[in-house]
Amino acid sequence: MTAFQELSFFVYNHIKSLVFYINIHYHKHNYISVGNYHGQKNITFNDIAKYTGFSKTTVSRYFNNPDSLTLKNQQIISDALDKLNYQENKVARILANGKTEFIGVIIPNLYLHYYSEMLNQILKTYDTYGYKFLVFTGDDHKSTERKYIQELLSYKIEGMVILSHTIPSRELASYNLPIVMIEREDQFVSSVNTDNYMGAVQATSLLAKTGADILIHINAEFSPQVPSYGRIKGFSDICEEYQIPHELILTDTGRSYEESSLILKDLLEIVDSKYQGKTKGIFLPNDTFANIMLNHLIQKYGQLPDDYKIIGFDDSPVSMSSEPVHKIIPPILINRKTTEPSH
Amino acid sequence: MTAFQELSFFVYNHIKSLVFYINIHYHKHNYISVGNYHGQKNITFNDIAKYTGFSKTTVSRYFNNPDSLTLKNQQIISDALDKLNYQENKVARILANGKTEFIGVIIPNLYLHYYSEMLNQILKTYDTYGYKFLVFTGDDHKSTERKYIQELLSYKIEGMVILSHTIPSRELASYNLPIVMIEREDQFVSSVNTDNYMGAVQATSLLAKTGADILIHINAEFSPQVPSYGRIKGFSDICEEYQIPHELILTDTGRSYEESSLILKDLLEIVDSKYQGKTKGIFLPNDTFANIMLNHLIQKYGQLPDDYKIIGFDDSPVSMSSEPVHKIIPPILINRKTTEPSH
DNA sequence: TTGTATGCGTTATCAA
DNA sequence: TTGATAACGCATACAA
Repeated sequence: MTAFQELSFFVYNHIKSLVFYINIHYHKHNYISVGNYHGQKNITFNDIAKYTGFSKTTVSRYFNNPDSLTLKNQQIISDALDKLNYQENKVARILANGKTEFIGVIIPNLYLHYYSEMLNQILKTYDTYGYKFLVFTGDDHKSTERKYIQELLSYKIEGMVILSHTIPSRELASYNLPIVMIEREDQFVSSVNTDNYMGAVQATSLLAKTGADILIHINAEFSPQVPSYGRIKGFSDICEEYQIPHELILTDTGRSYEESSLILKDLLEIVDSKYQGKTKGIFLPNDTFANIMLNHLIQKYGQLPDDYKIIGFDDSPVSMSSEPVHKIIPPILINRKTTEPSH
Repeated sequence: MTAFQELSFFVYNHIKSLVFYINIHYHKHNYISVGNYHGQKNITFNDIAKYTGFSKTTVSRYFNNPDSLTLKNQQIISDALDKLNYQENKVARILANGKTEFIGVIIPNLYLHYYSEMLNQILKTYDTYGYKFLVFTGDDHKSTERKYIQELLSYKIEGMVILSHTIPSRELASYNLPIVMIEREDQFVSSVNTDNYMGAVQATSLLAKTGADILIHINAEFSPQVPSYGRIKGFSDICEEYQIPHELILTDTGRSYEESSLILKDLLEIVDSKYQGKTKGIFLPNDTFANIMLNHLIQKYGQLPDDYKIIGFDDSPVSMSSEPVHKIIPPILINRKTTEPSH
């Protein structure tokens, strides 16, 4: 076990004890009221109302429509809130007005830099729009991801962002919630994608220009509906059009950094011995993988050998900026479904 | 703008339109009731009760204490739930029983692989413990992170996991919530850390053994209370003990991959010209940075030059596995505060 | 500008 | 084993 795995392990376990702690000290002692942690009475609008002599309604208005109060009364309530140390309770507010401000996110993993950066972008929108995100990392199993969705629905989310593959868009659309898919099969929902085909065409052309004798594209298998399929097709089309010797390696690419790294290492060995003496141009499906492949090459040869040309995709920041690893800048495609949920 | 930034931009914007969509079609048409999206009436326990002839209480019991119902009646209710397509509402449940099953997370960023992997570990605990995580990426400003915490508290979270630096542990402890800090100042709360000092000792010793003429440690400035300070101290102590020429570069290390990359590039130039002809051993504060530095070196020299020895830290999977970048395996330290919130 | 009464959907209490 | 009723904390329609 590496130190990192060990630390992860302890983090996992510490959250486990956090959870036990919560269960024992928070729930079991009959501190029932929401937020009423170890007996500190929750201050509610009722308390503020009693304290100030106003009604609950007026206190509520202080928050939702302050202009309807006189400045003086606003001050009185404001002071009371401070004095009694009022803590707002959005759970009660949700139940009353229906606005959870929750958006659900299902993302396959966080080890591919592409995904963690996307999640970063998603979370960042909070500062502008105030929506909170309930995030689940998918595990590629339909049944568990359906469970995640049920859980999300039970929290009355107002929309979903899906970066996971497993659930077909038709099913997602049936939930009648606003949905955005990112780089996924998107027949029945809105989506934002890069133009995978054009990107692959660029990548393949670039590799060809480096004078590689054989072009290789490594990727997972995708159905033609998935945008990522465009990468495979773009590669094949260009190779065939210009009659470039090529090989398509479609295989399981792993579910963790370690797995992917091992798989790519094996593939490198195969390619290395199969195409000895030839200049090999390898088109990896993302920049994390390009980076891994580069690491393997450096580890094996002490430096990047001349007979290898590597190219990634996403252009995510983690990608190598060294010459042999080119940047691909595919166009962005927006697909906004106008079919709003039926009434 | 790179393609990746462009895609990020569009993701950001699409979420923006998702939000507008929600606002227009969900809220403005007076679909007030929680989950009552475009007029589909929400099925509640009341409906199930009426349909089956039982009371709400019995329906509730079907979920929380099914054994108290006869098998036959369980079946009747189960059928009714199916038939009416009941959707559970955890918001109402929270208000009634106080258990949100929410844990708040504040994490500085997701571009350092260290953080995204930690978040991954945190999210993974859902399958075992069922806690949902409300995640905020910190921005290094006390005031905004305090706002995040207020928001979290208003959702009645049951605990917090903090990976951010800004808020002192004394303040966090004052919220009287179960809290876990990861690699942060932890005087008043529980935490899990690696032994930064021992790790730095290992790293420095390894670098020294490679025969480097000058050892360099690049890091941000930390106060001695922060665990990360141990890395700086460990480096200095070893260098001084064995009288190894060394330089400590403490500087702002950036808030994004691009920023960090530029900063490290500049530092490389400085080091490169300052120590020409000498073998330079560089100890970077994490593996992402080690990776970046390696990229810069390869970009500059076409390969990794012999007079550079690079070492990272965390041992996160993204680290280079090539020889010059060694792995550091620091011990893990657990700090479990037994001071439970006072009654 | 403020108050009264009711509802949101569930769980808890007490009684039957 | 089941039911009636009162919370939970806030928002809103309507009245004043």
